[in-house]
Amino acid sequence: MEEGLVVIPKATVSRLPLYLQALTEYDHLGITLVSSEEIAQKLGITSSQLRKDLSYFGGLGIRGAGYDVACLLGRIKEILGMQKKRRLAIIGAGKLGTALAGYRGLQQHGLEVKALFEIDKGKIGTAIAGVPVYPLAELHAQTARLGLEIAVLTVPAAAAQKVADLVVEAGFKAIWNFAPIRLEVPENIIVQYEDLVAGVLTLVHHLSRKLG
Amino acid sequence: MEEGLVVIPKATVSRLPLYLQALTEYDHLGITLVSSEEIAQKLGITSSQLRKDLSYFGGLGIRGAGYDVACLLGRIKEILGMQKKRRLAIIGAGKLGTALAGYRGLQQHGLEVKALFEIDKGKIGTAIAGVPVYPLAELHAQTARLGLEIAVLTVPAAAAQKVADLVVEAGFKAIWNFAPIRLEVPENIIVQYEDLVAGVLTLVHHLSRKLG
DNA sequence: GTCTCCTTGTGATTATTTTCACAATGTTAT
DNA sequence: ATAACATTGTGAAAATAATCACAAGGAGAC
Ligand SMILES: NC(=O)c1ccc[n+]([C@@H]2O[C@H](COP(=O)([O-])OP(=O)(O)OC[C@H]3O[C@@H](n4cnc5c(N)ncnc54)[C@H](O)[C@@H]3O)[C@@H](O)[C@H]2O)c1
Ligand SMILES: NC(=O)c1ccc[n+]([C@@H]2O[C@H](COP(=O)([O-])OP(=O)(O)OC[C@H]3O[C@@H](n4cnc5c(N)ncnc54)[C@H](O)[C@@H]3O)[C@@H](O)[C@H]2O)c1
Repeated sequence: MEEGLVVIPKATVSRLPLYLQALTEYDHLGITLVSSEEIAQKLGITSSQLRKDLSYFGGLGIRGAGYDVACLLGRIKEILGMQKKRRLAIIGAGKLGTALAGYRGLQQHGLEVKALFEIDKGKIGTAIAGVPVYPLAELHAQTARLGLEIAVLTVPAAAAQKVADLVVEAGFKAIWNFAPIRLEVPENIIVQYEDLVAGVLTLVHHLSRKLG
Repeated sequence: MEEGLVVIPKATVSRLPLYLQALTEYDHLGITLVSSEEIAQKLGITSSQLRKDLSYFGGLGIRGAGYDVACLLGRIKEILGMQKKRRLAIIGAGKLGTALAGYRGLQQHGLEVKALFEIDKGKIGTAIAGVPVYPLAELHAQTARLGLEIAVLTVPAAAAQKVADLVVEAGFKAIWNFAPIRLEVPENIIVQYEDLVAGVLTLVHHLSRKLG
């Protein structure tokens, strides 16, 4: 069960944030031991799926008892790469960018919003939720100075590709993209698409299946 | 190939919003015919996957030529249930709720934000992006009056379950939940979880795999 | 310490999804 | 009309994921 040799299924990785969520809640409630059945019930999955997923990371549980919440929480954070803090910049201080800048959930997961970038002169020089707003022209300079790694794209779709090009050039390693458009970037840049419309359309699809 | 008899794979349905995105872009550019290869390239998937997906809905393409953009767009909208307009309410007029209330992407997909609900007296009675803010106590009455179907939950996690209970009681049919918590609701209520933290943690995971 | 009970960890099985490869069938040029 | 060509639609094969069922092992009672 040497990790590194074992290939961890993509489907398993995609569920880790879910497990993190449930375990964080147990932790806050002061619960120190939970069974796979309990977690599974809370999350609406099967307990065998949870156990199988966790088994890829070695024997984390205690047979006959369950899983130690603190221990499992730590291990999942480690696997997700959350030990190291990451610095983000938000490009586009509009409605969504502003909301994200003030979102405490990011900070709580080791993600520090260090800068906002804008082209609107009215916003440049101000601070939003304590985060300074820089002109887009300073992207390159500030990226190096602040050690920025992840760019959050909350600019209009029409500007997104051009901004993505600038972001890549500035030295960012990853993009979290909220604009409803696919980006063309070099292979070595990680892109995570956050398509809120896709989410609600999935819901609409289920709704119309049921009700017409 | 009678639809209704054929079971459409979940994985296929989950990709339809993606196809919608690409086709909408082609449509705006005035392109009327595209090959599976072109679409696939833009989206970073294989052309055979696209063709297989579309094949579940019958012969939509033109052999030797490609797919008619307008025709395919219409069919996908139909399958996703977008012909019928849906009325939404946003519960929690905070940072995220405000951003969503003013998001034009919803309107563009037939989703009408008709109301915001709040407990903060300072916000009640005002309008945000043209949407009136009602007291949470009026949830039941306004749901019936306005014909609300989908509740968007943008309240703090601690309040989310209680609000979900109220939303169910008020007669909503579906919940689009942004609070980082799993909800307990009756079987017949559709819940779509929008976990932004999960998205960015997936990105962080990839990042730390690559860079450590 | 032994016995009973409980829950994990996992090989085997089944289901789902993706990829492959090519026949079918349309377009376009002449 | 016919030939040359392009692209779809789809069975079959391969890969991936989920579920099952139970042996293994640890906890707790006495
Ligand atoms: N508002 C939402 O709730 C929401 C939800 C999902 C997705 N989105 C997407 O997020 C993006 C932003 O949406 P929004 O509602 O916040 O729009 P917005 O108009 O409120 O904000 C966009 C901001 O980007 C700035 N901007 C424009 N071009 C720029 C550039 N080249 N460089 C830097 N800044 C630039 C504008 O000045 C503006 O402040 C859009 O692509 C939208 O589709 C928004
Ligand atoms: N801000 C973001 O970018 C962001 C991103 C992802 C997820 N979220 C989640 O969305 C939710 C809202 O986040 P936010 O940043 O907008 O918080 P916020 O504090 O800005 O807004 C919450 C709003 O809900 C209202 N509220 C509280 N209890 C209520 C109740 N019982 N009924 C109706 N309204 C009530 C508050 O008065 C406030 O206006 C949280 O669960 C958060 O985790 C936020």
